[in-house]
Amino acid sequence: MEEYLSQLNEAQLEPTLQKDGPMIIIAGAGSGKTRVLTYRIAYLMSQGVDAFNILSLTFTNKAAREMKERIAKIVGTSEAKNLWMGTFHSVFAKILRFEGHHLGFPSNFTIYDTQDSQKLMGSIIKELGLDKDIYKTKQVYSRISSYKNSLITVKAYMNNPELKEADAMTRRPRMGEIYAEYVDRCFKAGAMDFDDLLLRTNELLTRFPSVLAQYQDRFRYILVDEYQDTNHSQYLIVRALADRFQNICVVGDDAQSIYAFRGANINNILNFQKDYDDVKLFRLEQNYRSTKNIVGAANSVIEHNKTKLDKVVWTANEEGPKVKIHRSLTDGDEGRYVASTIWDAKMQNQLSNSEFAILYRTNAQSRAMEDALRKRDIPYRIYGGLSFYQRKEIKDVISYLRLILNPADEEALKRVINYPARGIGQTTIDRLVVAANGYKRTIFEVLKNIDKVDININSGAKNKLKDFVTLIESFQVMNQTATAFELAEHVVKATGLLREINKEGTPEGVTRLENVEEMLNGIKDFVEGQQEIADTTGNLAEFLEDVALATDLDNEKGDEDAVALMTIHLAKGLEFNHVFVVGLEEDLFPSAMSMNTRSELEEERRLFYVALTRAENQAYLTYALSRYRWGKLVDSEPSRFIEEIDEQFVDNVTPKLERRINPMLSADIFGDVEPNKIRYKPAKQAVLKKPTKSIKQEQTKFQVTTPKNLKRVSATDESNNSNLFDDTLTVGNLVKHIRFGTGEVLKIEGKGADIKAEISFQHGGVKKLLLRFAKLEVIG
DNA sequence: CGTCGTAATCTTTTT
DNA sequence: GATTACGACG
Repeated sequence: MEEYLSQLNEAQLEPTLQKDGPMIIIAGAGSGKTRVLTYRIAYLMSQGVDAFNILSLTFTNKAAREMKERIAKIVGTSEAKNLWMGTFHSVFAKILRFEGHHLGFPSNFTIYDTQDSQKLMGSIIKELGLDKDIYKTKQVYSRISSYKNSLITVKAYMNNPELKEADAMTRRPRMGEIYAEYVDRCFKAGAMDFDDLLLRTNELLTRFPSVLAQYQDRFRYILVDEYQDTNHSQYLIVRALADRFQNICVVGDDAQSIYAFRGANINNILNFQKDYDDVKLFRLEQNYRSTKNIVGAANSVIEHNKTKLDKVVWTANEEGPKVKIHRSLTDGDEGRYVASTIWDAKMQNQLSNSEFAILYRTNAQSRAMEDALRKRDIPYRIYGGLSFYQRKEIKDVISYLRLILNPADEEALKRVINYPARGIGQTTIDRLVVAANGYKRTIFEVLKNIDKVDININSGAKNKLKDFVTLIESFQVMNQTATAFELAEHVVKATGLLREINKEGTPEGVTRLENVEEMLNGIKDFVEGQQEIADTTGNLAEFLEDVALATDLDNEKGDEDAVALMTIHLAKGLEFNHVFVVGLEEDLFPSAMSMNTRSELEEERRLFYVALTRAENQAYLTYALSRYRWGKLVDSEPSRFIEEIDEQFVDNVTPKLERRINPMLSADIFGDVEPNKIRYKPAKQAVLKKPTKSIKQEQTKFQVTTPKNLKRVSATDESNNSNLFDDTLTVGNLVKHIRFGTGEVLKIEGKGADIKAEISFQHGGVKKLLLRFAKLEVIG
């Protein structure tokens, strides 16, 4: 152990050796936080802590795997095996397999991915007879997802007039019905979506104190990486579990918080010291990754953010080359510049392909890069985007496997009941859904009793349905004895799925056939891999869980030497010798969707900070003057982030271009205006640009619920500017409300996030409004 | 009931 | 530019 600890500097050693009590490590980019986490776990074990009692939550499963391997090298494989390590989602999915029965879920519950959830919501919207142009499935999905991440259950929603009003204001008054039906259908299908894995864990720990006690007792040491990106649901789980022993160590960097869009709450890290007594604070500020020029450039950009902790990231590394900025005419030219630069740099510096990364804001940008790299014969690999398991032919196979394991799985059933075509049409399926809802049974149960139920289906179709049931049941029998691989191999043949794909005879068909083959090989590898580990059996259930929660990063083929292409979000935690950040243009990066509030813009800036700090030696920033978007060539102008970098760190490869003067896009529209005007300024800007943007459905923040057995924490929501607003609204103010018109403020009560105002409106009488939800304009 | 062609909508970011 | 939704036709 000593030998390993000698690899740490003093700042890293201190938190590593801090064994007990709550602690927070504020770790700047490239400061070696993974190393600290790894050695800290090894150290705990060397001090006699049982691996069984350590829970370590990481941001990707890949990170967990790598840490585990490194720990195994220090303490031995058999010891490290008992560590609980993984993402929130995968760790709590495992726990829910054991404990889900308390909540009425089978242990083999299905995990719905985004596609499944959205399809289900789509059909619910249709069943309820709602206008799909108003109730857009994607928006409904993200709305419900945010409720769940804020722990707003259906019941809580129904009891919350503010929320209902917010939805009514966006012309979706029946959101609650959709939400209720969705939850109900998931439950009946024995399915949990991604958010449920956290929400249901919270439900489990709150409703069943004995279960909570069991896991509190088990996880005596808890470590959470990337704490700045935890959402409220995750926050509560950690708090509940750590409550007994308070041996909680969180690591993070507020400057790298980039997941607010999926509910991450930066206040979790900002307020950590208030949550526990005697919190030890450690800072890791020395960057070991990047050159002085890169660190300097990144620091000068992040300076523009107002919401941040005090932290000075510095480096003792060499100066290095300056950050290169390059302008091109089109996105195609941009790609060619990147490809030729990689080519040259490889030759000059003897670098391998895998030392290069191309990072972009949106997945769609990968195409131009791919084309250019392919022309130069530079091997590359795209991460993210449509992952392997999302492809149609793969999802089809998986759906069969899911259905075998959990016949209640409605989405899987609907997907495969007529693929390959068996003459079971849409009308038949619709009638089945109606019947299943009527009988309060699953579709599969209705199918099994198709002769007994009251349903308008002709006998020909009924026979086809019976055949389908027989087919699935034969698979279920086989699953009793066969391995997952044998079963999957049989399924693709027996269902005619292989034949169906073979029939196409197109090049795409060949690719899809190869994909299915690769999938089968994957199952084989998995089964063999699992069989080596004694306490797992390599069965179908484990494989499906792995698939549902695997990210593209997890399927790393270690042996290939290729340039990495990915979104900046996916690049978090990674590092590369040379990094290209492409598409640095207004409306793309920062994204056009993120310029309505300062907090959104600041998140974009943090994203840019993350991108820059991925580079060890050389960073390139590129932009194009026009680019294909939605199939059309669109003019663009350089991103404000380029200007924000201090000149001394920059080398303009192409002559610098002045940004066109556009007051609407000027860098500090959120700057030093009077506080009470802040919330309107962006809205007006949006109205002028595109009227549709003024309706900001996604912006409404939720009242956050805290279980009574936990300490109440400050829920002040910086991102909503409510604190600015609260100070300015006083009794006697005249205000304007979007629905109630003008009114006079009678009373102000409450604190922080719960601050309320009693207002007498000309139309609508006296109302009590939560200020963070009510969109009020002060007019006098 | 199934298939093929056209129309509409789409783009943030992910577990 | 690509995927999906829907309508006409076999």
